[in-house]
Amino acid sequence: MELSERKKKILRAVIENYIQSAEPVGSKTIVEHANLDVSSATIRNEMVELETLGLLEQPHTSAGRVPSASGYRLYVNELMQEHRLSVQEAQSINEALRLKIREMDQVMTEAGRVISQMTKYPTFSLTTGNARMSIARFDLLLVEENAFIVVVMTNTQIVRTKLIRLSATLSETQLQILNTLLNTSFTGLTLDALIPEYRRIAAHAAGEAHELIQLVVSFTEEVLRELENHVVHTAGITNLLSQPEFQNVDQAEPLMNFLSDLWDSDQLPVSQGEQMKILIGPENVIEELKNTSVIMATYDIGDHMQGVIGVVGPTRMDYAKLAARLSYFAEGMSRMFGKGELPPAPKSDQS
Amino acid sequence: MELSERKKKILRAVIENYIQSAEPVGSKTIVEHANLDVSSATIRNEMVELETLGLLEQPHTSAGRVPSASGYRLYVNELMQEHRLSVQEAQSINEALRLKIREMDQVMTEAGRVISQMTKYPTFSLTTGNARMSIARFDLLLVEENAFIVVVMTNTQIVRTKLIRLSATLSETQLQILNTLLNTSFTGLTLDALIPEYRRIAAHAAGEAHELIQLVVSFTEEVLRELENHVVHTAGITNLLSQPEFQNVDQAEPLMNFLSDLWDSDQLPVSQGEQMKILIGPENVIEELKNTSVIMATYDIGDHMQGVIGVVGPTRMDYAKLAARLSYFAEGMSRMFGKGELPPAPKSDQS
DNA sequence: ATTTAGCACTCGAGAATGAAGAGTGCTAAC
DNA sequence: GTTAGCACTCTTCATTCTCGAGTGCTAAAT
Repeated sequence: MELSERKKKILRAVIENYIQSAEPVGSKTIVEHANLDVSSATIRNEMVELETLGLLEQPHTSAGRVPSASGYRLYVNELMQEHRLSVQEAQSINEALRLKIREMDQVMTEAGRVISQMTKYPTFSLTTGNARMSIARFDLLLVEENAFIVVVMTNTQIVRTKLIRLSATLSETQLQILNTLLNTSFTGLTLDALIPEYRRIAAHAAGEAHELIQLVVSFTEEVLRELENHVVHTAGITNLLSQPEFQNVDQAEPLMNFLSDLWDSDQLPVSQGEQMKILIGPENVIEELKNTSVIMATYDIGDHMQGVIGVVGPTRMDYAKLAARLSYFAEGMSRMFGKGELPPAPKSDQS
Repeated sequence: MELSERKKKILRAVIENYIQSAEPVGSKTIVEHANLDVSSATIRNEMVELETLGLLEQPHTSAGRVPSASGYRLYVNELMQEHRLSVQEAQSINEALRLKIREMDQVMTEAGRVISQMTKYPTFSLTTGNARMSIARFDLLLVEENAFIVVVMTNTQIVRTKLIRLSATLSETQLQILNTLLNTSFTGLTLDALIPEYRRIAAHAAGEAHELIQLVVSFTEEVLRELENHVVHTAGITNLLSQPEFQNVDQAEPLMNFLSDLWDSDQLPVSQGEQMKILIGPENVIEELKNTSVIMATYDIGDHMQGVIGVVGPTRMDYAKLAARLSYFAEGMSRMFGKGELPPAPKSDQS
């Protein structure tokens, strides 16, 4: 059943008022706010119907109305007007995209901070879908006769290093041989392929080399695993406390703990394919999020990876504004790191 | 003036009770708890005197007594009994010290997490006094004809990398020359000396090399600056919410925000030289911490650096237990990373 | 000179009460 | 279909009251 134009207008007015005030909205407020030329009594009649449709709720008889989860859902799907970013907002996001870019990882972390600061909600960010991440190259650097640095670079040009110390000593030549071996045997391999290949090689290797290879490979495995595990970054968790719905510590604590302990995307209902996903209240599967809404934007990084950035807040969120900010950021990211030539060219401007 | 033995016993009983219960302690409770063979009336008389001495306080007439800041101070200085760690606690800390050790940085971060989890208080950790940190070596690795990786290692064996992209192309030979130049000219330099030396070199360099050197040097500067800036890590901030004194959001919020935004040790009264420092309530200079206590332990890292780890909580904290945990950790760190041969040998066990 | 029992007193926490006000639902008239 | 009017409901806030814990003081006991 399609809602009448007036009902829609009323629903929208209720939601937009409630987003601002965080307090139940009464019929009188609607009359003033939405420019409908009817009396409050008429609004009341309409509101009763909206309530029976499950779009509005009454906290108790004789309080104003509050949007229900499906009310928000309808608003998000149909009623929401696109929000235009202010110049300032766009600039902040641009800064985050440009500044401090050493690795993609950092852009994401930085972006989380900026967006969280802008919105006053906690943000999370992660990469996903990079099951096909592989090793592009190894470099081994001799530091002392019994210590060397491994530099591992992935096909997505993320670089990780580790200092490895040995009980035995090591010559430059030995290290070079090892280096060549690693680069010929292990480059291009994904996490799945890494260990079998290691086993194959190990069978042939002499005792000493064996140990060395093992050390490097296990570090490599660790790196790939870390990157594949979609490490989740969060920012601005304490912002929750400034929201009226979390003035009560009992409400805020479980959610804040949940967010602090986020580390794996398995804990988040990350969307596959959709560019923008909004989960309202009980639509969330995760217990801790059932009283909150989650808005997240997905963007491409190269051909096989995706990034996700999202915010968590009370169901009473300014969906329009948040969606605009997130998608602006996501578009920027897609432009910079998007499909095609992978990786992008993070201009190494000196900061 | 020296306190009578009995007064000391009473003071300690009040404090230890209050640490546990978070509620004002009455004379009757003391009679039961401390085994003094006197009546509650006597205790009351004594408590009046302790109050005039400023060691106890009364929230209001006819409530129990609460320790004052100087009461805690006296307790910490004289009355506190050394706390022995449980085997389990010692093990957790040992794990943190052993596990996941790639760089010292990570040990600290990990330690913060563990201790915060153990104590249910927020922790912070940072390094300090490393003004003499210098560059030990550079390595440049050609990735493509217009991109290379800089690997910078400090004298404390912290490694940082950056991928640098160029508009111009670059040959392996060119890179090697640059590499040699960097290593001969810039190794051993501290932050102060870096830029002057760069200026000196730059004057002589040809146009193209000039730009390259500049890119690497500015990255190096960034690294040194980051490390010298004593970046502060925090963990477990949300733990505050489980403490009764922070059940009220108004109390918790400013402190949590302060802790989240910690990034520079200038904001913390880091002790120089002292191994263990306890700041009780108003002893803190920082406004946000005036209602809290800070306990921190310092340990040596090599010859010129120190690490600090601390916890923040209500003045009602189990100082004995916390101090024990922190100093146990600090001792472990000193043993691993302490003075003398720098850096230590983080055994690169495969995890 | 200390210690103790006894008792009146103080003060906060929490329950009970009541008035004010916001907002509704219903009815009857437009 | 819309509106004015009005009784009704329910929360909020302030006020009041009671209860009990814990004190401080005094006078007696050691």
